[in-house]
Amino acid sequence: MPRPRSLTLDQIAAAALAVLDRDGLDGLSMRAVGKQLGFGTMSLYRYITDREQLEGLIVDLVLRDVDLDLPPVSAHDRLVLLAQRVRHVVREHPAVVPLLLTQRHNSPGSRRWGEAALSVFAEAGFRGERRVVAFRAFLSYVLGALQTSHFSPLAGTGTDVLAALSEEEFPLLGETARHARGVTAEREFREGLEFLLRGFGLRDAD
Amino acid sequence: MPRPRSLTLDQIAAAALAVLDRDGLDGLSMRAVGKQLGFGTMSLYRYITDREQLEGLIVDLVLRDVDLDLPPVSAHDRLVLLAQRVRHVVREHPAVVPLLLTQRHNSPGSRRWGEAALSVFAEAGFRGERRVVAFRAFLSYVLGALQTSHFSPLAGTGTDVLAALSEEEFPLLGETARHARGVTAEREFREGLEFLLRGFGLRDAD
DNA sequence: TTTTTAAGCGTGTGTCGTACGCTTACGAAG
DNA sequence: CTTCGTAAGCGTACGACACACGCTTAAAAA
Repeated sequence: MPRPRSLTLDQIAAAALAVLDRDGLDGLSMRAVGKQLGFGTMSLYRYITDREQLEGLIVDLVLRDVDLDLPPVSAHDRLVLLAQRVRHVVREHPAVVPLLLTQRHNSPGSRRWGEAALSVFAEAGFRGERRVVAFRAFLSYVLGALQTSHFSPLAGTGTDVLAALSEEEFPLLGETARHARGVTAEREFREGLEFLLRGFGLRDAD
Repeated sequence: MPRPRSLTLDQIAAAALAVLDRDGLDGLSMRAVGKQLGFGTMSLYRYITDREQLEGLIVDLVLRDVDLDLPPVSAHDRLVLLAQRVRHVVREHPAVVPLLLTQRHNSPGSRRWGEAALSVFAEAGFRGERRVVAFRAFLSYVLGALQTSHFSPLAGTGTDVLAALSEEEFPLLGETARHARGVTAEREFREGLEFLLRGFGLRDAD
């Protein structure tokens, strides 16, 4: 009977993501999101309780369109797919990286991804506490790698600085940084993941 | 000839860390650090250029007292030691966890730790781009695991929420969360790391 | 047409980082 | 012992921020 709502949570999340993509995390403010929607700042609070929830909506919007359908390939390959799909989705919205860790737990999309990963682990014979540890290690690697390559990419100025470091105090850091120039973010993520999966006892075969 | 300085960067970093330990990241402000030192807020700017640098000093103060002396044990065991020592140092100051990723690159202590880790990889036969990838994977796991267990510890309310999730939509998440209660943070970190190190081809032997 | 409900938002509060420029402590020079 | 130059310490102010509060008004129900 009262005036109908003019916004949905999805529209708000989409507007916030647009701001985030355009102006980065520093540019993300309630004011900016309101303006992006053509509304006043405080109108948002009719829909969400606080900024925290807004960040959760953003993360969910991004994670939600990770495809969870997996082809009938080996467990190894399915985990690679799940990890890479997250990476690809996040790469379209680099500024969400810092939000992933803090908002992961209040995103249904994140939970669905977790369930999908766990089903691969389960099918590969991981049970009980061993499954807990393996899943969390997988999660830690994926999130850690995204953060690491976001905050200090191999192809960034940081690498140049390291490459020029004092040969005496940091010989290996310098040498390794010079080798780093030949490694793409894609290869770094993929081959690092490969190390972990091999540790799980999963090779290219099932 | 002019008035002598009354503070050192170390004192400022120590004060900031004290504030961080006491009041958390939300409580860390230039005003609070000034007060902690018995100085006005703006006095800090005679010593540091901005808050960013202050955060770097905190991270360095914490990372600086990671012991880098390694006993003559296997490469596997030395990497475990390096990872665990970071974990132990950070556990004394949990609120620095979010700063580790952003400030890692402007901390000499972090670089020294990196050099130490690289020397283990080098000695274990990792060369060129393979060393780059292995080191970055190690780094990603360590940082990712610290962040993960800080923002959603296995023994936290998040786990309880997951354990109670709908049996239909998230059966594995629920079951796994229930198993998670038996796993300490220490075991999670250690055994997750073990998976990665096994992937490197490093077992308990050299 | 009137009533009722809540949508939208203007204003204000207390926080933040930090720019600016004043006051003052203090070592050196006369 | 006085004076002076320099920079330390800091008071104030500015423009952001998230958000509390309560007014105005759109629009569905009667």
